[in-house]
Amino acid sequence: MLIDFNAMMRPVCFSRDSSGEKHDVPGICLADRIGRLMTLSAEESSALAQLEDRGRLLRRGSALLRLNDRAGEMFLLRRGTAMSYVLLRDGSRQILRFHFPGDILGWSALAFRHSLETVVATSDAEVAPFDRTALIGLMTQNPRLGAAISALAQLERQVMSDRLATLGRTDARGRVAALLIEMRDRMSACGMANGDEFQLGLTQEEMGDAVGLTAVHVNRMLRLLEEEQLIARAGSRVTVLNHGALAQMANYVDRNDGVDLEWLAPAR
Amino acid sequence: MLIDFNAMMRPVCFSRDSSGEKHDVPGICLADRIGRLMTLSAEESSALAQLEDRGRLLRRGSALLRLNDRAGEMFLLRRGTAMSYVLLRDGSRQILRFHFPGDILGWSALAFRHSLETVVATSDAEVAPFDRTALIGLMTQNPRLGAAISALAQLERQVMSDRLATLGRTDARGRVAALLIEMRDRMSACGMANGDEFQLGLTQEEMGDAVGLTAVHVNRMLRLLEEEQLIARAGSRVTVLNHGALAQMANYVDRNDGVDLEWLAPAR
DNA sequence: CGCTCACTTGATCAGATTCAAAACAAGTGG
DNA sequence: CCACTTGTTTTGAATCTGATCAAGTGAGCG
Repeated sequence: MLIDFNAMMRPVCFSRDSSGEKHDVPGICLADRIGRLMTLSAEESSALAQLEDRGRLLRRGSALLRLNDRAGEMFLLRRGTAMSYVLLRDGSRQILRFHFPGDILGWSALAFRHSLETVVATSDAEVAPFDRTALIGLMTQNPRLGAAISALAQLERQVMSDRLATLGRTDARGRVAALLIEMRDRMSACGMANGDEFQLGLTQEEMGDAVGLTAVHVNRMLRLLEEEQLIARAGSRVTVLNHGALAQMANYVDRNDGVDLEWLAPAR
Repeated sequence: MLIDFNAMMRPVCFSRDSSGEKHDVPGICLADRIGRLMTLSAEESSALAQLEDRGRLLRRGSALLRLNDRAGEMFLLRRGTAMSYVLLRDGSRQILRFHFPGDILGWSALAFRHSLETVVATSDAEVAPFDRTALIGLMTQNPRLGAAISALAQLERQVMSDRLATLGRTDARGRVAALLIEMRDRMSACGMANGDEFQLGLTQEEMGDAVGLTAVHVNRMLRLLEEEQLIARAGSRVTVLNHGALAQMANYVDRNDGVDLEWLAPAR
């Protein structure tokens, strides 16, 4: 996709935070996310909760962070989905990562003066903003959490490594397959999938920008996978019919069962 | 490149550690590396030095970490170069990262039971091995260093993000150009380049495995760049003649001047 | 000297892009 | 409720980039 740089200048639109609102999907907090990886003490949970004292609602398409924003602000994604991308000089876009509830947004600017990526919500979403100094403070106060959060960042990095291998060494069909499996697995992990069926909240153009293909070719590959009975599509919902075959052609490896934080000191 | 899985079974060859040996190039320690980013107190420097009490020499081609090794061992690369790669199911290889003196190797296994990558020395090298628990211990004892090390990991991640964008959205010529500039800049940063001239210690096959091309096509792109007077080659040494044009076609952005760790609390 | 490994070059082929146009869906305002 | 707009998906045809296959060159080494 080619980007119109003028469009980047329009103001960021945030929905107003209406704290009394009710939601059908409960938000996920950072303690939930980390708690899935290791046992947390009560103090640790409450320390994590302090990062999330504020909340903010976003509409689909609104930006949380933009290229060259002053670095410092970070977010915990509590509900909904988001993505990070960069714009290249020639105007093309590369989507780097998709974010799901429990993910920390804004990591990438940790060591820089300005943000190097743009992060936008790909659905209506709820985030908890905090400052990076608060995060570092937390990690300082509570080193075991610090290690856990570092490990969390490492998991994110692994997703990127895998995508790198996909882009470098897999053909178009395999890349689309890889994207579908990744999305299913990650949605499944946070309760957003219904078995093998899920709502892939992406346009084909976005899919292409994630895996390095044109939207036209993504379309062809989707219909090919459908024709081969590996997936089924109904509107914007996708069902994975043959996980094994998809994983094979995508060179996909599920990383979740290899995760291990047990070696960190046990909770006191 | 297609990998022969049998060949993976041959034993790892480590050179013997001869601690009395002399080297023309001085090793770089972690304190040097971090010290370039922020001011370190004497205590911090000595804490970092403790990670490196042991040293080990490696010959070109020997493996430091291999896929599925039990996770835990990490290394500081003090002298020489290395690379990390993954092997896909179909036997193809994707090189994920190149390592230079001052880099920490083995980050990727931080959150996993087993290593997900293979790390190999691409030249004779010297490393300091340590255990990940020692690293976490250090970060716990010395939170400011912990933040710095996290930031360092973030810098590495940025290199991968950039490569991802290169693979997804740049043509073959641009990818080769990107690789050359990246190598020059990183070598330059650790004193391994002579101005715009440097020894690219990679075969064309390795270059291809890094940027998702065949060795044959890498060759053609190199000669094209040479013909266009953007680079010059003499044996295995490369000279960048037109940095601007290369950066343009590679969509390259130098990240170094954006690095900022000043926001971390100052040294006590 | 003969081996191996990396590099080089040409010819052919397949996969992905590009360009163009049409079908479709959802939303807007009259 | 319909006409209109906008954005997404679908399909076809032509083109081009990079892969594949094959063969030859050259340097270093036992």
